Amino acid sequence: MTDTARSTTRYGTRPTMKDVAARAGVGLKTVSRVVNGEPGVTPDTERRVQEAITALGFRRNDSARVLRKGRTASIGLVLEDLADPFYGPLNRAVEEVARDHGALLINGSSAEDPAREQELVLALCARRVDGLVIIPAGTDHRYLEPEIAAGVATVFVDRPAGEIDADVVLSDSFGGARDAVAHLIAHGHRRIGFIGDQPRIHTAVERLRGYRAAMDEAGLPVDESWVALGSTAPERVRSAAEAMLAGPAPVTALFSGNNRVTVTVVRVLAGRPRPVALVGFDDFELADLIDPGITVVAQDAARLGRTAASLLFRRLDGADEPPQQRVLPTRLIPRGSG
Amino acid sequence: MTDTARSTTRYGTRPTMKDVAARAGVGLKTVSRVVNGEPGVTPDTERRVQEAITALGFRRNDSARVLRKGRTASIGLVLEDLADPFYGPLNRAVEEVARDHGALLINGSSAEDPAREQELVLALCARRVDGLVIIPAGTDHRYLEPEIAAGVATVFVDRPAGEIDADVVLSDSFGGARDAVAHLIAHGHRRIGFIGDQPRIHTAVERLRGYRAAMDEAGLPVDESWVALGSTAPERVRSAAEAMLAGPAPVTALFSGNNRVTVTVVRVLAGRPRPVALVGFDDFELADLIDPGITVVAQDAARLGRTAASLLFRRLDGADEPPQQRVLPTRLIPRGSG
DNA sequence: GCCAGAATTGACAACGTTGTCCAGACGTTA
DNA sequence: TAACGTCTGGACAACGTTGTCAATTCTGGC
Repeated sequence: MTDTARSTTRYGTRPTMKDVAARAGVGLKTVSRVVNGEPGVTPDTERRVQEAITALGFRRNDSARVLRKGRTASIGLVLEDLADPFYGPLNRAVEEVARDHGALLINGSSAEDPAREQELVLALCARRVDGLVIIPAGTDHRYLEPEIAAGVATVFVDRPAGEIDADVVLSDSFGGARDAVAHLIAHGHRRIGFIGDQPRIHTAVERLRGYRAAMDEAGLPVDESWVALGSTAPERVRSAAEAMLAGPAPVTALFSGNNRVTVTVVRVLAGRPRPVALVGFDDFELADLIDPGITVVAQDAARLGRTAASLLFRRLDGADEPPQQRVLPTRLIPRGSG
Repeated sequence: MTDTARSTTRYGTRPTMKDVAARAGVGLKTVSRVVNGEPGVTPDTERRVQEAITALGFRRNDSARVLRKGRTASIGLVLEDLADPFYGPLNRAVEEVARDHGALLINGSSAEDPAREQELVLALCARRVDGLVIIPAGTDHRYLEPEIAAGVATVFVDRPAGEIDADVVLSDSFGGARDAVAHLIAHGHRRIGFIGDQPRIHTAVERLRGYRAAMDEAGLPVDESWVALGSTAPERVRSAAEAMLAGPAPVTALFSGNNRVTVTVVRVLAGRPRPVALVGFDDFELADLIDPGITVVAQDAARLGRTAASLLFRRLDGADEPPQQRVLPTRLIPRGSG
């Protein structure tokens, strides 16, 4: 009744190749050959081994295999938040490419915290992933130097690596932002606000730069109260938007720096009588069904992921080129809100 | 120039504990002790070892560690589609619980294909994950029996396991669907259509059952042309919806069986002059901003994930209870479209 | 019936780590 | 000074697999 044997025996020991070999009455290596589909095994022997395998429920231990072979056939993906819909298609695209190459995907969220990013990345390296796709949270990635030197293929996505030379795949944040703001200007707006992410995030800075460039090209002044970079927490975005929309000379249009900001801004604007134009960076589901449809600058997140993962596997397949920087175009989708 | 040495030397060999030991002038086991923070090392020795570690860029090889220790400190999550926004919060919740337990998360999509699910699950087992969280695509999971017997903790989420006895965490699909349809009936609807997922998917069947129960309880007949189970591909959903809305006695309300269906239905209805009531299973972002706001039956996806992962780690910590089935409540959120 | 050569099979070491166990060094006490 | 205990450090085996290489069996041709 109260004996603890049951809980200690919960874990049956798994059969090994040795067990299979013993049961099938063959040598260890023969089992290995069968398991790996190597040639040089008689059909009869193979059948005996297969029977033993199913009888015992044997499953090869990949940890041991990895130890022996050096490659793990797995790659790591570190992004900011697994729950952010923007990263869903990217995540999936990376997974698909990995799958095509017979690799598994290990992933985790950095929560935009550089320390956590590093912790996660190094944990992945300790697992000896073959490669890494990283959406960086931090700005200094020198901690990766020994890993890269040891052969861990590494590709950064969405934001460049800090302080090291590595492959990067980006969206054209600057160009996209400039297009967005130019679009608003073309529709007659002169006082345009920008609400973006924290200034330590590269894309936020680039989008701000695009905003300023468009204003500048149109000869429009930028009142510094029209620019708000900071957390994308709803409360902050809400108060920033409300501040820009208050006062004697409020902005008549807003450019929001990413999907999270856009969603909050849409909510703020929904409660207002007077129409305010809006263009958002990042497309999102149902943007066309809100009234008016939300005009956006769309990035192709799936393509970002696909490009990054392909680059990664090119490296793993031995490509020996200097680090590349790929910039993917964005696309302005006018829907009415601009 | 054309020598291939460069590409073959791309992968520097990684330093091992032996290398560190040699450099620090200590024994192998002492390095192991330092790396694992075990007691019994003089501060001076520890310092020498640490120096050697940083100098060489040593990182413990977890594959070897796993081989020796038996546990991998990683769990697998198999879901249907990494890009589906419904699974984002679930994915993240599982990751957070894993992180709290010092485990990494390996995940992959089954694409609703039982064969692919099995392939993925067995690959994870070969990696010797400590546990599995599975959103099942298939209906027969007997292939997992040897794994579970060998101690791989396994929890099914969102849908029950097939043909085996295992932990399951579900949302109350039946109750939620019944509430949704009852809500429509309370608003005066008599002809209500249901568009759901494929009938081999458990939740689809349960939601249909809830639909029928609500109609039945209200004494309303169900015309079989009002029920459409099948793929959630937009074209099929669109034609199903249009069929129900055509003819002499069209439905006046629709109940959509999951978020993908809802989104497509919303698009169909947006093109129609006459208002059609709609309640959707699953909440989604911005459902409140569409006009009219979409009434939904919300599941708490994050809680599903948290519950499942907690159950998993309880098992890994030795809990020796019979398999459990947990059913989480759903919540009707009226927003106007109903 | 015998031999060369090919095909099949198995013994053994190695991958990098951790657990076990023992050897020295050092300090304390009688 | 001897006896004893404590603390630190290291030698060695083992985890389960795969690569190497040698041993064994089989085949066909004479």
